[in-house]
Amino acid sequence: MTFQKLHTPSLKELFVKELETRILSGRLAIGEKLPPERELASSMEVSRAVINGGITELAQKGFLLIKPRVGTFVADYRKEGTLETLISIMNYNGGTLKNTEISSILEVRLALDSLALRLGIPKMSEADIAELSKITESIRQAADIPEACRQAFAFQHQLAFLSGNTLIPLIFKSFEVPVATLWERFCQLYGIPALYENTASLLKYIKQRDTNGAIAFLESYLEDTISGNRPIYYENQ
Amino acid sequence: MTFQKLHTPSLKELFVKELETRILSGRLAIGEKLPPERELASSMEVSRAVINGGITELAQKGFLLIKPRVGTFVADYRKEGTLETLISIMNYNGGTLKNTEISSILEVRLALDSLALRLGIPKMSEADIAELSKITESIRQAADIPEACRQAFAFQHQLAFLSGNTLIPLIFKSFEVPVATLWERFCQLYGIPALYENTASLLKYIKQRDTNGAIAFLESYLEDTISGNRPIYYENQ
DNA sequence: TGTTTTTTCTGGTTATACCAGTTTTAATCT
DNA sequence: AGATTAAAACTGGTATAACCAGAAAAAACA
Repeated sequence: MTFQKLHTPSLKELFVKELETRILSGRLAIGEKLPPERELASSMEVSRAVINGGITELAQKGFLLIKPRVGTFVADYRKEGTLETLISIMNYNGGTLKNTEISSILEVRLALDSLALRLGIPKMSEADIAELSKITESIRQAADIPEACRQAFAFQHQLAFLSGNTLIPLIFKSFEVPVATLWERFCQLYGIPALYENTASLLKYIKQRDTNGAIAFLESYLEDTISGNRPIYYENQ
Repeated sequence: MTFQKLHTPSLKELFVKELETRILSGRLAIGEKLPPERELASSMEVSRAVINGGITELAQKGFLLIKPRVGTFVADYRKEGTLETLISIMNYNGGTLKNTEISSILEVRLALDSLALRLGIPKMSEADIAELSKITESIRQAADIPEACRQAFAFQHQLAFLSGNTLIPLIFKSFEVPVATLWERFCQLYGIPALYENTASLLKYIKQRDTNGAIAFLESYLEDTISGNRPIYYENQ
């Protein structure tokens, strides 16, 4: 069991979390006007700078709408929300994802990974493939689950990068946190070797420049994961 | 011709833009350490609050990495970047997109819209379709190009929402700005009626519950747009 | 030379004050 | 009394100065 460094939250982080909780739980209704910064600062006993910074951050995340010299209002995060919002929602639920969200992530991942494979496989150089092999090996040698998940993400990110499509890596990066959570769950259920095996299988298809095979493999593998079945590829070891 | 309200940039916005420009142009190299906040504040003749707020915002965008009590460093936005970063890059290029980015957006849009159609068409209610029809009509009646693009985005967003996949609408929302830019370009080239015709055609397939037809239409339509050909559907009016 | 202590530097936070639009209230005029 | 106008209150944006505590570098010490 590994432990990561304890992180003392800053006042701003505490404030942001407090407001996120209130908004996501509905205690702060959508459209409602927040108390003025000065009032929040005095009642929560922090400086106005903390409140101002926190409100700015929450506005960026799509939770608040700042109207200068008028007031700050709770935004409709269901309509204005971005991927940042998803991460906040996840944190609100104690770092867990609901089944609908798990399915959603896997569906999107399948669609985008397929696209990355279709675009990338024909144009990959031997050096590119060697890089992917190196990352795959890192998964096998990972000391703990978080490290293995980091490497699995690196593989996916590199694959997205090699597609030549400039958007796919950005999208994956945008929801790195939820995806990493999924992989941690996967590893806790099936172990790191299963994660390695799946990645290695995919790499095999890539090496053979077998685009359709790679996509078909990804489909069956992810669909098994969606439906909750144990991936069969683990037994092939 | 419509004019929108002039917006006086705040000092923080000016600072953020200045640093984004320096980073994207390469004048601030990746990994480089920024001067301390106090120094930046005095040399740029603004308060430390402006610098602190701007740096926080840039860190959220993936341009900077703040190490408390150590310093602030230029992050590798090509690896750490999110969709927020893309918007900044676009603004840096004067609101335009390079051809590679246009292709990237259309490819991703095709992949995700196809997924949304495949998931959504079987489960849509008549009320859902009526809502889509209403938005389509709004495109036709739009007074100017920005309004038409807003409605086109609303159509896509609603379609993503109706898929039942909770992630797709968030992704689209995340890169609303670049996509809107693309549509503006489309409308300037082919006019609002072409945008309406395309949307109406897609809606027709949806009404007929013809998933494969809808996807096939989307493919040909977007691929024509990728390759730069004039969409043929305009002539079908 | 290697360790310990001290100093310096850094972002985080506090406190107070002023600015300039916005909104509300009060005063003024018809 | 009702409409118009002027003053006041309110709000987020910004400026300034100061202190805190952790990290890094320098100095002192063994």
